[in-house]
Amino acid sequence: MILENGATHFGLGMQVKTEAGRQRTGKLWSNLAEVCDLLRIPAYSSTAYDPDLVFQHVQFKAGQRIHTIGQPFDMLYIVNSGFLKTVLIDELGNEQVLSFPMKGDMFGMDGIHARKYGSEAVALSSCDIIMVPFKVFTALGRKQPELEVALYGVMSRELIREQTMVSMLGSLSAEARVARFLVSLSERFADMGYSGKEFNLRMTRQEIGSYLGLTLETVSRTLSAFNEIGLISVEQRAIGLKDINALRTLRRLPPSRARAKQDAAKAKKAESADLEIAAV
Amino acid sequence: MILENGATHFGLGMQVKTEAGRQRTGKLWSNLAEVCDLLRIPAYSSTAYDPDLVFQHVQFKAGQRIHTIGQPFDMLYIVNSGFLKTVLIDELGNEQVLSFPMKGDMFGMDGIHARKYGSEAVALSSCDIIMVPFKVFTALGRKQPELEVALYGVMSRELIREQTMVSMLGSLSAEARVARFLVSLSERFADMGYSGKEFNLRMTRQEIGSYLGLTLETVSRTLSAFNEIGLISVEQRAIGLKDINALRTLRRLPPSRARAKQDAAKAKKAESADLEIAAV
DNA sequence: CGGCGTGTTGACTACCCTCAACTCGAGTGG
DNA sequence: CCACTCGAGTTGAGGGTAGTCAACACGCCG
Repeated sequence: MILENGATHFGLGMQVKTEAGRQRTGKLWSNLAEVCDLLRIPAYSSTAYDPDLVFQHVQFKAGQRIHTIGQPFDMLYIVNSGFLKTVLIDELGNEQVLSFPMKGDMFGMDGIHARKYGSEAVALSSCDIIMVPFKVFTALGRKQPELEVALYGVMSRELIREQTMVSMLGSLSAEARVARFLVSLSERFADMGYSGKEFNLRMTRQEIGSYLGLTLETVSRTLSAFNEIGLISVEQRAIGLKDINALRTLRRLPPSRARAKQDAAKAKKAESADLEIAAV
Repeated sequence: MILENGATHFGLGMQVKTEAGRQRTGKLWSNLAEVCDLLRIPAYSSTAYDPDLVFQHVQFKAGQRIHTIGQPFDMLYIVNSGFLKTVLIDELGNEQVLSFPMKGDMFGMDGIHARKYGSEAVALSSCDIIMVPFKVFTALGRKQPELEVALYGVMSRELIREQTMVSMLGSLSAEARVARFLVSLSERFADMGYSGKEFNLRMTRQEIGSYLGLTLETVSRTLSAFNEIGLISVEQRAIGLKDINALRTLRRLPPSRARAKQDAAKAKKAESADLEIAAV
């Protein structure tokens, strides 16, 4: 065990107090091989590793905060199961959703630079989170070079994910954003061994909207439109993908019922115009 | 020198061939202390370091590419002087500007994960770039733990920067985005020892627009509006900030000349409405 | 039961995009 | 020297996308 305060991390069922002030019961430990597997680090040489090096799990219930903005940084977190969101709070108290971590994702990395977390992580469901003290994290990389590269790779993957988000927010229509969001969720569920075609959203329309730079109404309307066209089925949070390829390449909603509405509106405007002309 | 192919990195004025296919002349080398200073790594213990460990500089002229998307990853880059942009190219060939690296910034980190660069870096002016082979980078961290933390910190800083961008793109008005962009440029120029009040933009309206998720026309109009209100002065690429605090906190443009136009439009609409009613 | 959070849908509006014309300056070549 | 092109930038007119405001339905829980 590399932890300085290793003693406090042993013992089944002990109480763990987090900075968020809640008490939870720790239940499981993972070894290095399990953690690497979880992080999708492929070439992990199964050479002898320290059997005493174990990583603590902590359970969170929906609504609980894993860390908050400004809290001193010392841990990185890896999702073993469950769903979360990470959010930024702006000067007016508005939430901006940054990501929806799920199984295999690491979060908390934005705290490294300033030694304070730059965002807040909240459980959207019951979660099992592996906590990795940053010092252990770096010590690992020092001992096993190929692991170090993999750890940089995890951060790099996160950078790419955010670049993709920036690109989406900067250039895609609301429909395309929602479509890609569904596809991306589908792929992540499929990776986790669940169905990529039928799944339940774990987040509200509000949270999806914040994540995609849209209002909750626009998200709701877009899902309804996809439903009418037959691209998906929606019923509250239950989603069924009917045509993933169409969603994958969608840029603008094809003319449809919505089009009819617009035409009607145009007709009305034309009518008004006629009336104006008539009046003059 | 830690490089395997170290020999090719010695000799003043030798020719260096980059993957982009251009030939340039290397001129300078930096030691570790200089590089750390450039990266704003504060607590660099000046304990004995390898005097043979030097980092190669390469010069680029405006328009030249430092790396392209998909190119095999092996180097990280640090800007010693000059201005660049990094861009993503989408499936239709459209550019999405991701960042404007300048003195002290590192780029290329998005290549670590897939061992291929995920974006393209282009010089906007003459540039002096320090090239750090990724292997040297990781080897450094292994030898000097406090340096390793700093290196993770550099990546963490980049993560935070992109989170901030996502938040901006998701929630701010066009005016607020442009205002914050100017403030952020101002602060970076001030950090570099230049004037934070008067500076020249190194990028086109198009590039600013892409970066901010706006069209070039909106950027141009917004700058003109700021100019009319007296927040800034603009003449082509020359910018003068007159009221930085107003720019920093701006959320929506205050009523002005533009407001007058809107009122006029409203009046016209009301007039039309009257006509419609009269007609009916 | 009533309150609350979530989600849907409608009507209206405003912000920003699109398309277009024009200016300006740099570079080129007759 | 001037005409020409080309890219960058400015400005205007008009329209569409998505935001705002509002009403309503539904499920959950005290």
